[in-house]
Amino acid sequence: MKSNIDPAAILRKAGYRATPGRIKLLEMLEKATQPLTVAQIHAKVGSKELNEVTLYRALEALAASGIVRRVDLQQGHAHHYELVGTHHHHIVCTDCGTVEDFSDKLCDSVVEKATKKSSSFKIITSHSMELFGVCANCS
Amino acid sequence: MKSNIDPAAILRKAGYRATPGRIKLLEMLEKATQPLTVAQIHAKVGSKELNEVTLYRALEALAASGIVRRVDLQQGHAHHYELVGTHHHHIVCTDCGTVEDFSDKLCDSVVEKATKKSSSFKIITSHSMELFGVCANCS
DNA sequence: ATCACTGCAAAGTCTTTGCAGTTCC
DNA sequence: GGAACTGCAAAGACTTTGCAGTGAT
Repeated sequence: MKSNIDPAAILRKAGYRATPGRIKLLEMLEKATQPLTVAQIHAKVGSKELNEVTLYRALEALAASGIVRRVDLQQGHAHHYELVGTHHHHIVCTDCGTVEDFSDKLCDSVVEKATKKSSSFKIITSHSMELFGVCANCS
Repeated sequence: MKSNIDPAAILRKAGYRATPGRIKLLEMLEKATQPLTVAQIHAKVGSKELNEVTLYRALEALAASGIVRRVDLQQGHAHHYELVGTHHHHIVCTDCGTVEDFSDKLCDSVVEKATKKSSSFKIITSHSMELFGVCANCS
């Protein structure tokens, strides 16, 4: 299965420069099957290819542009990152940390309904939703 | 409006000791209208009444017992805490940080549907859902 | 009396910042 | 050439741990 995205194009479209490190980062995130921490990304890309500090800066920029998303899987304090568009919501095993995706249209209707009810919010730009439970292996 | 909860009873029921600090913490959280960070709680309770380290330990214990919940409002890296039972989900202004509550039964049906679809999760113990947008004041 | 809880100090983890040098457009 | 990006070193923010003393039951 070949790549579905063009990292360099994505970067340039968002006003960034297509540097080797950022391209590798996006290629890596595309292959990832679940959200990864900075440490995990750093280990996978290789510390020589992409410095940790640079990685933080890249993720910050990409998150601000809506290219990647920061998710909180409640595991320790490190945040996890994923490519926007590939995954949506997650079910996390509170024992072993296994992550499973779920994408549900119903979510949108919750957002819509909440927006209508809200007294001071008319526009909702994003939302987070994660489920926590115990997976088959752990129970 | 008088208090609806009995902090000492809650603590003892969960197997903890009803110490002045933890009682003050729960009283404070009950009055809170939105999730608070450790720093905010510490400031409100008073640093002489409750040491910061002790506060971390209390919150950790209470979160493990399901008395308080840790939520990620995506503001910096500090977590926010709230009493379970008083609030459910939040709409957060990405500009000023204002928090509005929303509680929607629809959420439960999303959880239920996702559980049915899941291949390896049969039991979901908890979930998080927060919306992000721009409030009336900021737009 | 016992065991949970507390406070201090210290360390640990995760993330950001300053600055000089490098690279992409 | 110039602005964006990088890497190093250092600092900063947030959280946890060890240990001796205190307090709730």
